[in-house]
Amino acid sequence: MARPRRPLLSRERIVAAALLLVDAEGLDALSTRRLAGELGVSGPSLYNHLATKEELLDAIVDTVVGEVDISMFATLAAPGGGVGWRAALHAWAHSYRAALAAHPNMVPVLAQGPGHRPNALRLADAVFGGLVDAGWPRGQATRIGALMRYFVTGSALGSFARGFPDDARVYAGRYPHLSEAHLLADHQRAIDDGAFEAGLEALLDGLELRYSRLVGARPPAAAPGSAD
Amino acid sequence: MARPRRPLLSRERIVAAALLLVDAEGLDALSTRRLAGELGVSGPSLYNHLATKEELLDAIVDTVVGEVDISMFATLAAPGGGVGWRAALHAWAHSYRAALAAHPNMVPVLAQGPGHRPNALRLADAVFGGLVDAGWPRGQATRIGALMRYFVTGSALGSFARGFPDDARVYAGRYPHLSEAHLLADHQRAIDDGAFEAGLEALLDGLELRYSRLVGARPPAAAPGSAD
DNA sequence: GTCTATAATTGGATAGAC
DNA sequence: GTCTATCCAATTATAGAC
Repeated sequence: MARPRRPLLSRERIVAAALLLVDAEGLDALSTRRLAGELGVSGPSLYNHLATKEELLDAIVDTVVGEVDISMFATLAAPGGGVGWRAALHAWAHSYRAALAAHPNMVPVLAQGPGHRPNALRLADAVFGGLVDAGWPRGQATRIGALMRYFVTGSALGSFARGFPDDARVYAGRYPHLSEAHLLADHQRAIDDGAFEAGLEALLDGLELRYSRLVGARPPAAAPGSAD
Repeated sequence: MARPRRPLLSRERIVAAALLLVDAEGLDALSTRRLAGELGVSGPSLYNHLATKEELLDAIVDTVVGEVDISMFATLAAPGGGVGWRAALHAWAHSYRAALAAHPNMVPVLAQGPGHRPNALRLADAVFGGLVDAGWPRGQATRIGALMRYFVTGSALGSFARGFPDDARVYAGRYPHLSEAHLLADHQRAIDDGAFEAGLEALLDGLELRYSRLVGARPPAAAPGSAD
């Protein structure tokens, strides 16, 4: 085949296909040949659109980060928005986790930090700026950004429930407290979602305690939660 | 070289060398040929001690997990040990993070769950058992195990501070709130350690709030913390 | 802007000598 | 229990035709 009338490829098509491939088969399955195959072209054609494989990886990562909603941090400076930081962090954490959990194989790459990727830097800028606007000292705002990333990336890296074999014989005798661990996999979604939400609420409660000390207010009356 | 008088290799030597290699150059650098080179033998010799590469990887992972101290969960059932769960989780989290942060390239593998690895299953058994002994309902104990893993693995996956380019020009103009982000890398240890400790304390405060509601006690008076 | 052909490595694993 | 030799498949990337 010679030069087609219209390009068969584009950066966007390539990145989208690469993300699909990584999601389906892992980072190691992302080779130029394999990706080209999925796109119906031959290997070297990709090099007309991307200089190196690393550039491709960067593009995929930043696409994922671009799916995270950061709009909630824009309004925290407004008067009376002083309590908004908690709701903003909560909503952001859920959006962040949803974006990452949709592409778990990308998390180890993404968790290395923003590097020079625009969407990742925009995200960091919005979070830090929002927290400072809300009254957090800069040092604490940095820490909150970091600890939130720790929690969210950790939760998206791998399912807790799916990590346990569903064969009861694995646990019998040897691990007395795990006698029902073989059932975890059957409730993966509920357990992972529940653990994330429980951890997020605990984390935010802890931060709110610090915030109330910071501004010299009474600690908030914690909302009653459901026992389990 | 024929059969040596004494074996040149052993499972332990191989695993130790493999861990060194992964720590120094990443998971992709771990090939049978390369590893054999480090050990001063030729490639196929490894197969006298390990059936497959996957078996090797499993052994490395469980070695790392085996470095985590879980002894603090053994005594939580004792009368009056009812408040010990917080201290136990705190000490465990620090030990857990130290073990993982020493081998960050292994974290994505390890975060997939215990699988059939003995040390990982022992760890899960100890944590869950300890929390139940301390009075947590089983469902909540599961969630706490999960959310702690999220936080610790996330914190060990990659440095927050090192993720930001140290070139101030990256941020100039485009990311107004990150005008000092180029300094983060210079204080990597302090920032990452500080964020981990802050997050851990917030998390434990939040859990203690829930625990106090659970047992019908007054919420704990939070210890005064240092502002920043 | 895609193709074919190919360079130059590298990968995991096996067979059989000693 | 280690060696050499070998298999077969895969990798990133380039050169040059069309």
